[in-house]
Amino acid sequence: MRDNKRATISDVATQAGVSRAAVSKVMRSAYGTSDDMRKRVEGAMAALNYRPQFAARALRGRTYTLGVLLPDIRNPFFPDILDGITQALADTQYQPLLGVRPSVEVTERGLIETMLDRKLDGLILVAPVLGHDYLMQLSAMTPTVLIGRHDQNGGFDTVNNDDRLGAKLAIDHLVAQGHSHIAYLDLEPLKDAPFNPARFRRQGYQSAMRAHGLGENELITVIGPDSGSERGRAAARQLLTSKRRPTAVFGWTDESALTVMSAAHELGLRIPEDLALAGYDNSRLCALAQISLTSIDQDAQLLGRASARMLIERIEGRREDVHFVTAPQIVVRGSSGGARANGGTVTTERRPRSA
Amino acid sequence: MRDNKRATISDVATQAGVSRAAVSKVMRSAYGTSDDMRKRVEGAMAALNYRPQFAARALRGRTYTLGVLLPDIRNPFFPDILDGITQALADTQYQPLLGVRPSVEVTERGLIETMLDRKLDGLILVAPVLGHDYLMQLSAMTPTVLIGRHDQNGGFDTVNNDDRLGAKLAIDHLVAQGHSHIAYLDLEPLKDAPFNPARFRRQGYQSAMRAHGLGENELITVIGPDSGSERGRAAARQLLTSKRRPTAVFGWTDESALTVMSAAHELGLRIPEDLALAGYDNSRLCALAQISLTSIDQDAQLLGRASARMLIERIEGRREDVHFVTAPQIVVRGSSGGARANGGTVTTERRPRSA
DNA sequence: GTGAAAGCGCTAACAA
DNA sequence: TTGTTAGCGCTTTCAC
Repeated sequence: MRDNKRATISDVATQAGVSRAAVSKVMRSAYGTSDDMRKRVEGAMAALNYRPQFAARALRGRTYTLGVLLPDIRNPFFPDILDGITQALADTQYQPLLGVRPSVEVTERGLIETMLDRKLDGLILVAPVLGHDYLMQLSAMTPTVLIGRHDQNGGFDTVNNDDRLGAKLAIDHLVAQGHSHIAYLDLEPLKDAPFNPARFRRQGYQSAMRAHGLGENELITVIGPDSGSERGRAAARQLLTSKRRPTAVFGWTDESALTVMSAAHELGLRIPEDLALAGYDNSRLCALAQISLTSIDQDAQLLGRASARMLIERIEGRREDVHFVTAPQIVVRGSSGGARANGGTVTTERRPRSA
Repeated sequence: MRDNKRATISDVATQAGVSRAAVSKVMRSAYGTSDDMRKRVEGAMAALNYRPQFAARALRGRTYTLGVLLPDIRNPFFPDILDGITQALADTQYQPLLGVRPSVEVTERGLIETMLDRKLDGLILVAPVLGHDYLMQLSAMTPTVLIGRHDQNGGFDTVNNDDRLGAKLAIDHLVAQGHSHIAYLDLEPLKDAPFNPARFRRQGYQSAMRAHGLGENELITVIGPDSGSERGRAAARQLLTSKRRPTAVFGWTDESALTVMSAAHELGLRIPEDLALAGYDNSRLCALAQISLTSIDQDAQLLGRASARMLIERIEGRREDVHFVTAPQIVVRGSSGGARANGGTVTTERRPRSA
C-alpha cells in the first residue's frame, strides 16, 4: 500500500469533468477560469484529497520552495531568523527548505549546489562567507537575498541591522556606566567577505571610542569565528589576565561575550564590579538570571520576515536591488551594572514590534 | 543567463557517444555497464559539469532526500542529533531536508504532508507527539525512524537512550551527595504519545527513589512542555517557595533544570548548598562556568548517526523493526556539589565515542 | 552490454 | 473560457 492510491491531476480532472489543464489553472489561480469550473475542481480536489507533487511541478515550473542557508543552527540568533521567515511564508504558497552548514570545513558552495539541483525558486543566505563574485554569479541564476552582509551592487538584496549604530549604543552605555577601558571582541577578518557585520561593529566601536575621546584605549581581541572553542577560551583568558585588562568588554556576538564571562567566572572576577560585559544579538540566553547579559537586539524575526518578503518580490519579477536595514536597540541587564546585578531585570524592554 | 546552459542527461549522452539510458545506469551504478562506457560517461559528466536534477529523478525513482523533522531548533540537544545525521549521510548519496515545527500550535502533520509531497525517500522524526496509529499509517507509506519514542510494533524503527537508566544515574548521584528530598521536573503527560522519554525518566526516578527507601519523598512537578515560558517559571518559583522545598531537583531536560536554576538565583538560593540540580541531555550550556549543570549525556550525535543508518537500511529493503538503545552517562558538575561549585570542572568526562 | 521508447505528473503554448 | 498537445529530465522495461 506504499503511496499507490495518491490522486493525480488526471484523477481530479476526470472527477470534475474538466481537462487537466483546467485543474492546473485553478491550482495556480491563473487567468481563464470561470467560477463554476473553479468550484467543481476544488470540490474534486477535496473529495480525492488531492495534493500536487512538487517534483512534477518542478520539472516545468516553480517548486514553491525557498532555500534557507544557515551557517550554524546552535547560535540562538539564527532560529529567530528562521521563525521570521516561517511567519512571512505562512500566508503564501512557498515553503522553506533548510540547509545547515554542518561544520566550518564544509563549504557553503556544496549546500548551494544541492539547492540548485532541487530547482528551488530562490535562496536566503544567512551570514554567508562567500565571495562577492560568487554571489553575483549565483544571484544571476537564482533570486537571492543575503542576511548579514553589507555588500552592494551585486544583483541581490540584503537585510541587516545597523551594525555601526548597534556598536555605538553599546559603547555609549558602557561609557555612561563610567568605563573608559573598553575592549572589543572581534571576528577574525574574512578575506572573502569583507562586508560582514563584525567589521561594521568594529568600526562602530572605534568611532564611538574616539567620539568619547577614548581612542587611545581601544583594544581589539580576535576571539572568533568559534569563540566557544579552546582557542577562543584561551584568547578570553589572555585578555583577562593581561596587564592592560579592560574594565569592560563588548563582544561582537553574545557567544563571544559569554566566553569572556565564563573565563571571568573561572578567574574569580566579579561581574559587573570587576568586569562589565555587553554582547550582540540579545539571544535567549541573555535573559537567564545567572547570565543576565546586556546585549544589542537586532530583531532577528523582523530580519527573517523582511528577507522572505523581499525574496518573493524578486521571484515575482523585481529586478532592482533592495537593501533593508533595521534599527538595533540596547537591552540593559546586570552584566553591565545597568540593572541590579542579581535581578536580571531588563530596564530597557524590547520595543513593540512593527510588521 | 538564468540557468539556461545547465547540462542534461542528453548532453552527457551525446558527448560520450552513448544513449541516455546508459548514462542513467552509470549514475545509479546499475547492472549492465562496461568499464569502457563508464569511463567515457564519467568523463563527459565532468567535462560538462553535469549534475542530475532531483525533480526529474523524483518523478520516476528516488529523490535521495531524507526528511528530518525537528520539534525545536532551539534546544541545543537537537542540533547535535542533526550533526550525527549529517555525518552518517556524508558518505552516501542521500541529503537531509529539514523541517522545523515553527510553534507548538502548528501540527507536525502539516510538515509531514509537505515532505510527502516532495516524495522524500524516508523520514526521521525527532520526538514527535503524533499518535501511534498515525505513525503506523505513515510508516506503511514511507520508511520511518523515530528518535525519542519508545513505541514498539509500529512498522517503524526507534532510536533512544535508556531513559530509565539515565534517571537512575541522576538519582543515585544526588543520593550519594546526601540528598533525600529530590524532586522531579516532569513534562505534561502527552495523551497521544504515552511512550515519550519523559515518562520513562519519571519511572526511572520513581523506582530509584524507592530503591533508596525514599519513596515517601517523591515529588513530581510538571514544568513542560515549554519550561521557559512564564507558566514554567511560575511552576519553578512555586516549587522553591513551598513548605516542602526539596534539597535537590532532577529535571527531565536541561532546559527545565535551568528554569529552576534561574528561579533559585532570583530567590537568593545558593547552588549547590541550598539546592542541588541535575538535568538531562548534557547540552552545551551545561558546561558554561556560570551554569555548571550536572547532566545526563545521551550522546545525541550517536542517536543521529544510528537513525540515519537505520533509515537507509529500511529504504534499501529491510522490513523488520529495529530498536536501537544507547547507554546514558552522567556528567557531574558544580550544580550538584559533585565538583567545586565555582570551577565547573567535569569530573566524569564524556566517554570516548564508538562509531 | 547497450539503446529505443514509453511515461512519471505537471505546466504552458496554442487552438478551439 | 476551455481543451489539446507537447514536452520538462530522468528512469525503466524490453528488445537488440
